[in-house]
Amino acid sequence: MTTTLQKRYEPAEYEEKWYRFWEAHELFKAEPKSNKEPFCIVIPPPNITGILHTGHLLPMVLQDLIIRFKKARGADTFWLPGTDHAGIATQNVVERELAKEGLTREKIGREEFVKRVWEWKERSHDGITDQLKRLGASLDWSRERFTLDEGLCKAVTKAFVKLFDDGLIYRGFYIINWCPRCQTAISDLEAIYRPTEGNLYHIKYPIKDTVDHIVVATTRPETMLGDTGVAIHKSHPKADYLRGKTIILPVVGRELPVVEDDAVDPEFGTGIVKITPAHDPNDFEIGNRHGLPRITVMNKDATMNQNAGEYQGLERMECRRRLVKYLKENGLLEKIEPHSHKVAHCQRCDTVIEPYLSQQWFVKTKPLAEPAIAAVKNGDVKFISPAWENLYFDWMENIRDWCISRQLWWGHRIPAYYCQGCDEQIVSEERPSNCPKCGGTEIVQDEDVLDTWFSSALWPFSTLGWPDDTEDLRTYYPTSCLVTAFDIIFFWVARMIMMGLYVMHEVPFKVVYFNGLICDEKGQKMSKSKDNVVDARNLISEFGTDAVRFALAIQSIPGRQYLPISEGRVAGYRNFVNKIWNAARFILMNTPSAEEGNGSMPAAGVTKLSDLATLGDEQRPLGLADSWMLSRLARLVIDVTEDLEEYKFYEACDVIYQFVWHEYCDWYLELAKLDLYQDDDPQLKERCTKILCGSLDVILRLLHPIMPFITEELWQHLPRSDDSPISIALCDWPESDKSLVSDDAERSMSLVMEIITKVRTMRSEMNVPPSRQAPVIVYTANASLRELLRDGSKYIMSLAKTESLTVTDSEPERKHCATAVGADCEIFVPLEGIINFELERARLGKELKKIDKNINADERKLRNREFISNAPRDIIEMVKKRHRESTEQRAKIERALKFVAD
RNA sequence: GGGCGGGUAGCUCAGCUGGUAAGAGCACCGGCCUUACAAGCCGGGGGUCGCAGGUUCGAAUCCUGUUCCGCCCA
Repeated sequence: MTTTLQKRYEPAEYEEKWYRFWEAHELFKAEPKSNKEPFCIVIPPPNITGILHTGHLLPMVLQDLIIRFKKARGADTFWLPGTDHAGIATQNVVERELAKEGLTREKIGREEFVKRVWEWKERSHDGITDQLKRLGASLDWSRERFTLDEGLCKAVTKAFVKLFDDGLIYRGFYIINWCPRCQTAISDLEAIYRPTEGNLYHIKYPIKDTVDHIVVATTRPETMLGDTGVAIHKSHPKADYLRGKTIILPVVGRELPVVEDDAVDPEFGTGIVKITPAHDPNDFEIGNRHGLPRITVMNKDATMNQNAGEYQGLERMECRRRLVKYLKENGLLEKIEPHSHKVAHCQRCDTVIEPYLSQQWFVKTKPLAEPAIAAVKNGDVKFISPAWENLYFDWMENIRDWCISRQLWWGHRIPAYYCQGCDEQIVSEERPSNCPKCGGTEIVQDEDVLDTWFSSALWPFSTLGWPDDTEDLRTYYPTSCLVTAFDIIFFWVARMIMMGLYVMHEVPFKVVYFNGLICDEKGQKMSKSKDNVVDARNLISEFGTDAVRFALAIQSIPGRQYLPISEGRVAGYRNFVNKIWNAARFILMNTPSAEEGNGSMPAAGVTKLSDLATLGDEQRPLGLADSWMLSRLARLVIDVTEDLEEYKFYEACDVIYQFVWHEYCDWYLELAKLDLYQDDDPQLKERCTKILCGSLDVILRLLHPIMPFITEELWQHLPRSDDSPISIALCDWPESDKSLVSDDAERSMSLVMEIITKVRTMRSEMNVPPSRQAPVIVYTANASLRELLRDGSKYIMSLAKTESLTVTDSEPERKHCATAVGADCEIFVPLEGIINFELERARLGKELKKIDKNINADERKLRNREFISNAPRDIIEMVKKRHRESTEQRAKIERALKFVAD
């Protein structure tokens, strides 16, 4: 006995040590030159805005689990790390930092500002890296990328120019979503529609040369200053009357033509709408159809501009108030109705979005979407769960052009140049020295940067070296799998598929696993405003990485949208981790050390399950407990392997948890003590030790992808040979074989277990103190059962705490006995002086009631002629057999009851 | 307004291609410091599977309706 581990597993003492060890030995390095099958995952690059919270951790844990599993299965695994510059988000964060110093980005200028963001990026990046390492992430750090590093900038430029040359990128004046706070355009996806209580203002517009007027309804009265027309549906009762008339725009006095357009909803408001082409996307379209002028009345910061006349300089809401006051005072306001509607807000800063006419760059998405839809339809990209496919198809089939220019300073500068001499626009990878049209040399680059998601869309190949033809790109593209949250299916997943197909002519990944979002224990999404963010670092510090990883993995069910995480839950799995620790502690305490000569012990990492099964021979076959455990373990390996291959993380974790705790620890280790704690038979003892070591090795290897740290620490204590790898992370996945599964051993063991449990229950319910041994008599007419119980008697006596076990086929004296009825047997515990007849009657009565219910249900079935004629034969046989057995058991219970009747 | 997902034990969730007496974790109740583990051990209680119909010999599982909750899109 040499290895004595501490009584408790203290994660902090081992985690850092082992990560450093893995790094030092470069265990996570991709080997494109190996002949192994490549398996590559690119990380969803964390934003360098800050640190990772628990929500970010989930996909990381699952990726690491997959990578470690695939590596053990023999693949050349490559998990590619990296971070995302996150344009608008990071710019906001750094601007807030500047504000603390009383600065703005305008004050310090673009160059200085970008320098500041890079500084921020370095700090944030280091924090994120630390977190991933604490998580145990088996990333190949030698291949780390950043969306703004040189290679990726080249990729972005190249892709942009290619798209432009193919006519898939264009620049033009359109209504876009404008955030007045961020002072940039944002895409449709970044505009979040939220129910808002507003008003519907009914405003009177005079009809020229009449005393009459029309009434238009609007939720944004301030935009009326930019009205250039009035529209009506041709079916509207007033359509004929208004045709050809001219409307006078109040306040401004502008003359507005009346146009007829099918897009006008005759049911909404008054059925007559004002048209403001520069401030509303629908009006923009209608304006285009009827050639109405576009008048912008706001500045970029949502204050009114010179076109707003006397309202110039006012903020839009203030303008609204003043304007409404004016209209009211001049009898131009018919009424104000409360009106709840959806108003777009900026995803980043929550400011109300202003539909704004401006010149922007767009990607023409339809041609890109078509092959991307096909790729999912035909299975080139597989979604897990497939439930997400509908969402993807819905969006892709109705996709709209993508506004990709951002009026920000942090990001990829758009590779478009303008000749100051002739206004020529040049899109090219290199900055042109002369204007190709006029030869002028005064050329300026577009000030804007690209939407962050543009570079993200290229991530699966830009990180591998594209546009260069690299070994990594050739080896690992298409990547094997992507793990990400379902909420960025449009932002990211769909765009990667589009760009992958467009640029590489191949899908970017073959499988997308959509993980759920982490929420708090009450099911609320984590958010800073709700103050329910569970900080991953605290969780890990308190419970250890392995427990956190297990808690996340066991809640991962494909298709599930939210995963509640709570400290209590993680604490539960911390206990499981500790249980494993102690099981190993027990085994190691009973294993000879290297000095004591443990060379004959199974070698860590290379022992096969089948080697353990063959430790039994003719003279000395394996004990029932050993055969049972090996059978269960063989089955476990098969199940876990299958589950992980199919991304069924919950099932894999659950089945391991059940086996390790409730079979291996609760039963097998207790049973093994019988062989271990005896000194009469050293060979038996040694064999037991071998089985314990070997089975522990297999279990640790199964657990390693989920719990890398504790498994490494424990595994390193196991006896090893020269063939043993230096780390459990390099071990092959345990081999199983259906032939190792023994239904016989499992059936026999479950009979023994049933009897043990029944005796324990009787003792407990009869209040027999655990310290008190009691004799047990098993009465059965079944000869093979008697034989089995004689073999298994040591198990029963030990685990059920009996002083003697009598197995008999003649009915024993049952006076003063507590009775239990098992399958094909009766179990008696003589309790003279202890037995409480009332308790016993109640106990048996309860059993009787339960069994009666079952018998009745079966009898109903068996009496039903249609059941007999329609149900499959095996089902009928099963019910018949069950009914027969239940009836026999019932008789035995009744008989037992007679003996305790007063 | 359109679409999707879901209501199963006190809580969080499995099970859902119909059939082997409804499962797990946590929580709960009773008893134990039994030398791997009190972050533990042993035993126990707890669900008319949202509601109403239907199909079927048989429904948590399939169909229809209904209600509640969540999400996505407009």
